[in-house]
Amino acid sequence: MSKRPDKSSSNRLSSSPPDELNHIPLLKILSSADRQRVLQDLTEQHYTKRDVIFREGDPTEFFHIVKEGTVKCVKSSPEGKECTLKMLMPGDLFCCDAAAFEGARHPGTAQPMGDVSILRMNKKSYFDMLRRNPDAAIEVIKHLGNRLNEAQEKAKVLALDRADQRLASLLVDLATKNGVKDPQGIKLPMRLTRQDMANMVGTTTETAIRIMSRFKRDRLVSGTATRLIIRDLAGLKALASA
Amino acid sequence: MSKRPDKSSSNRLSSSPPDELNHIPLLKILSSADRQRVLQDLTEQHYTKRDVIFREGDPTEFFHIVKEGTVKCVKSSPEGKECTLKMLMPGDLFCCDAAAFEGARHPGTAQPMGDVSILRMNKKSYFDMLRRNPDAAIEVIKHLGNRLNEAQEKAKVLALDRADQRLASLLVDLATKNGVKDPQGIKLPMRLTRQDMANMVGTTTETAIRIMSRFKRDRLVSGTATRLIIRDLAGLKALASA
DNA sequence: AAAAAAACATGATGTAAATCATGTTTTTAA
DNA sequence: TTAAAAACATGATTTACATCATGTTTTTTT
Repeated sequence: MSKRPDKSSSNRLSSSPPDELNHIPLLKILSSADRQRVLQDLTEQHYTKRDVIFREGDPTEFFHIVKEGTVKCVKSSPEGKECTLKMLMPGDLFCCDAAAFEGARHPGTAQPMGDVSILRMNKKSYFDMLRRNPDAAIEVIKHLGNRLNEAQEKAKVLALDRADQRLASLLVDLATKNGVKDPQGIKLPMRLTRQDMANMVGTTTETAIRIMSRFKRDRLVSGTATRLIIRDLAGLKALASA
Repeated sequence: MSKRPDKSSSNRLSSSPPDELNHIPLLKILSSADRQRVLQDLTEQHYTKRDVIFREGDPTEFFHIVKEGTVKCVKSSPEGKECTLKMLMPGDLFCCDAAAFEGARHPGTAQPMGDVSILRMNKKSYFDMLRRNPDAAIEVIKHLGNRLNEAQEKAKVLALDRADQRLASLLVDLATKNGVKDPQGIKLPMRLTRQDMANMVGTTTETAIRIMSRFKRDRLVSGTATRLIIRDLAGLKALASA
């Protein structure tokens, strides 16, 4: 399924396998009756690398859940520099808050890293669900709390650490949260260029390349964008907080 | 009242003027019956500059609201460097999320900038309140969403901007959100040293001093820690995004 | 399979900001 | 009110990193 990600196609979810949706913590905690109701309001969208899900400054209309693939949250400066704030993975919620404000606008752009499926729901249905279901609201609070901690940890790293430490932190983070086991070490599950990494740690592509070359020489990592492998997680951790 | 901030004193709130608490958005939306109930569970704490409210790594026990004064959220690195993530002002909630996790620990230290009063409530009472009151939960979601946006905006600024731009952004932010009118311009309502500023924008004290001297020369600001005045907000805004 | 476009690589040079250093002024505490 | 401690100030030196530049390899597209 989902083998047709042409140009942002959308599907009704009403009678899709509920199995797939059990990976999503927020949906798991609903009563099965309420889950049925929620499924009525959710639609599935497909996007490719070239699409944008929404752009910085757009009015907020929907609450979103990543079903499949990776989505990056990006902000850009007037001079055209970009900064990637967060990689969203399956199960992650987004715009669970911005939607809370009347006339709110998206603070950043959401862009797929490849082919992705997104579940979404309009504001009204979303808030109705939260009001019916206090445990769902608390689940969202939990999720937002996590995101806030991550964002603050990221700010700390940006404020205090050198570029190589920031990059090491990033790799440790991605490996820990999203890495999959591999004979050679830990494989990162998304295509990630040096440029992507640079945008995530606030440095230039050239610097990211130089640092990654050093990491490669020191057997901390191997491979490039298409197949990036963490070979020495402990080594990277040591570097990150040294 | 609250003229006795010796060593973290605490008071019952049960029969205190409910007027004072109407500044706090979260409490305002409760039904008056439920507000009474919540007041039973809230206690007021007093702290001074020298105290810490809680320390990074401490287990989370309470949900907090700033009633009076300013509280800073700080993280520190193994080498002793410090980074101030956020200034909390009256009405701000904190630990509205960390408390959500069993065995959670505080991701940062909370420290008063002077004499402060804090309202607090234990985890259980807090979550009971949220479960009884979906609108309160949504208010917390709103608040967390705001905090997340701020944190991400801060990360962006740290990642992309020069030190003088970061400092200008900080001053614009503080002036806009917390500044009070003054014959000379906009006065910042808390004592704020060059060192404090440096910790907030990820630079050194010396650099913050040099930049502030330049801002002073250019008539963008005047005064020092005890009485810091923004004289040309537009000028600072221009610098922040230049 | 060939052409085009990204991604990766590495050197040379410039610069923002850290670090070290020393002195003055202001604030806080005894 | 005087001593001690922060806070503010400014110069000299070093350094991490950006910028510019040019070339190779890999990936994507036609």
